[in-house]
Amino acid sequence: MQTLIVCEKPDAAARVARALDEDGDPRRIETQGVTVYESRNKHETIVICSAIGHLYAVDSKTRTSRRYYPVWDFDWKPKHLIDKKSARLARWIQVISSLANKADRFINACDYDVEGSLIGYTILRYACQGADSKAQRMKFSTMTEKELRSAYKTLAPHLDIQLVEAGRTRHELDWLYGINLSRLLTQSALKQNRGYSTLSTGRVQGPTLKFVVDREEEIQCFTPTPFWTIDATLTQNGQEYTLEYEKEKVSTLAEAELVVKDCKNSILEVESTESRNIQQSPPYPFDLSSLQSEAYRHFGYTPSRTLALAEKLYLEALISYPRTSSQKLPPDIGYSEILHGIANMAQYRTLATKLTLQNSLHPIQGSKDDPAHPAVYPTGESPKRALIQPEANLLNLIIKRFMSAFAEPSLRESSKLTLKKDLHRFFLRGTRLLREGWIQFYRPYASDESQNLPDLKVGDKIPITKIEDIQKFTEPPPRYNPSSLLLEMEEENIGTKATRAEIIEILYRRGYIKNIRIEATPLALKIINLLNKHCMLILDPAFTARLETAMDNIQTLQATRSHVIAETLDHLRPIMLGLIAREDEIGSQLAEVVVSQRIARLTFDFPCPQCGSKLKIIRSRASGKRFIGCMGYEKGCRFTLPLPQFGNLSITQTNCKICGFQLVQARTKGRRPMTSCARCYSNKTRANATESPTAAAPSTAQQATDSLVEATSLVKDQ
DNA sequence: GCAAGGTC
Repeated sequence: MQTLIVCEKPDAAARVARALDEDGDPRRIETQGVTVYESRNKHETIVICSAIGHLYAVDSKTRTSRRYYPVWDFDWKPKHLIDKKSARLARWIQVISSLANKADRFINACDYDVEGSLIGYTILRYACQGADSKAQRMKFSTMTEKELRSAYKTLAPHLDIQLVEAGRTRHELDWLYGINLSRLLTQSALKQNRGYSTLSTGRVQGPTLKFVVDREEEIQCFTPTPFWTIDATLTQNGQEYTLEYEKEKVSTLAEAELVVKDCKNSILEVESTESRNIQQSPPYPFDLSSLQSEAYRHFGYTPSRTLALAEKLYLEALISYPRTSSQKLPPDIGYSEILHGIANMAQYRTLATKLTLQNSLHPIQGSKDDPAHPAVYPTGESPKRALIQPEANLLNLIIKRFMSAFAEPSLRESSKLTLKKDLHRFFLRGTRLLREGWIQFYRPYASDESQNLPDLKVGDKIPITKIEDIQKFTEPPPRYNPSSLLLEMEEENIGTKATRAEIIEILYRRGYIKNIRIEATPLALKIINLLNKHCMLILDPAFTARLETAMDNIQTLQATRSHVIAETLDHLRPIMLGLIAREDEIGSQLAEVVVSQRIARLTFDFPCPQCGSKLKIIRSRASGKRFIGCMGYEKGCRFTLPLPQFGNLSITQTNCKICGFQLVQARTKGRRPMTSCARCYSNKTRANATESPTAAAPSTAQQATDSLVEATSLVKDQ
């Protein structure tokens, strides 16, 4: 009897193997770069293998061309046959298949959720010769040794087929909407014969983009209305205090002027004083999204950058698994051991030691949980190499958040003085920290500002030092940034912790949104407008909620996958037919915006130094090389500048420190973007007169490298 | 060069 256990990821396989091995030391076997484990106990040897997420995915059944639509026939296929980036998954399937040949008992030990059930199911069905029908299910909610052992002892006799069905439905439905609508958008524009541009939408992209477009429209439609504020101060013992007028905003100038007239050069009387103590608990341990928003707040890192950095720290064993939605720190992670580890790092010694000396360690816990992982915490290990600044920043944030979880609440006294002059009232607010508590551990990420109050008691009289009215204007709602957009997605419950940041990146890549303070582009307005007319559902955040209800119904046997897919087709088919009937019109509308946006993207704001016309990026038809040319060419201007010949070019909004010209960024896959100044570079190479300007590559001249480095350092950390 | 969801 040979048992094969399938886990969702290598990390989980290692933990399961350790828990099920009698000595906690399973044999590690590597085949074709794939690691599997053998755990032994008195009765048996168990083989534990791992997926790396989904190894199978939905694809069109027969057609292979991505140009074709609509597509209604789909099938599950190995991922490596669907997309090139998954090529290495072929080895995983091979290794698992050959292990399956030797096994006669199969267990799905993927995360106990819809996706985990499905990942295990597809592997057992397609890579293990139909073992899904006889496989057992191992269920656990945390990966502690104790729970894993007990889950292994109490295996469910069958796979949780309802969860599998719910998962399949989600994948298939998302595929049907996403592939069909995206192909239609892309291909209808392409058929207008004006160059290729990938356009896409889907159940998550649609509503996310609509948030931005709605906000954009609110901003465009916004008309500022005036209001007035009262700016007043008083002085005691040489210190100036800012008074708060009872109305934060005054809506007319007449009223504002009256307040000033009534109170100017007058004496205020203290009417009342109140003060109360506020206890503030430490912040919850980090789940991924709170880590992402905190890192954005303090360091300006986008959510996807934070995830990439955290992933790196995780792979170097400095922090726990970051893709978690848990805000809980279970005891078995070993609080004391971690804190001792942290205390070994010089900069945390004093703080961490304070915690290790406490009688007991009880971290604060948030309400969010995750079936497979605890909150993000430091392992207590010291970095084995010098971390780059962003890594060090993130690790520091995680370590401090972890330490503060064990600390006492802080205690703050908050006071308010009310002063009056006739019918007018003014407030003075003060605050001071009575007990630091967790704040000392979380500095500088927690604010501990104090605000003193003057020494006054009820009945005291004090002259107003200065009072004036100031006109202000209401402001439009703020733009989203990648972090606040991610929070909005989370609030609306669309996407998942692991995909939200990625989907925002896709919106940037498609040319739908731009800048850190996110603006919707004309292309986004056009796409939303079209979808709003033809397929409102794909823009509706409630679509996800409806899908989830359907999935719940499948799990409770009140609905079936085939029923939900049939409904999907009933809705989507006529929509696709309607869109196809008008695809020329739709395509030409899209192509027009795509083209004008492309032109805008290739045009510099910086004018031609010779004739003042606009400069733009041009690709030579003869040589295929690209360069900067002048729009005044027809009028006889021959000004040009050279460009790097490799990578995706974009014109940045950053100007060269030396000459003020707009910097150009070249992105090459898998490499750090190179930003350079075409003008300084050109001046220098021409002075050296070595090569033809258009063929120059950035590394050929030392001077060019110098200006490149300088330019790069300007934008490196954005 | 398409979705969204796992994971590296």
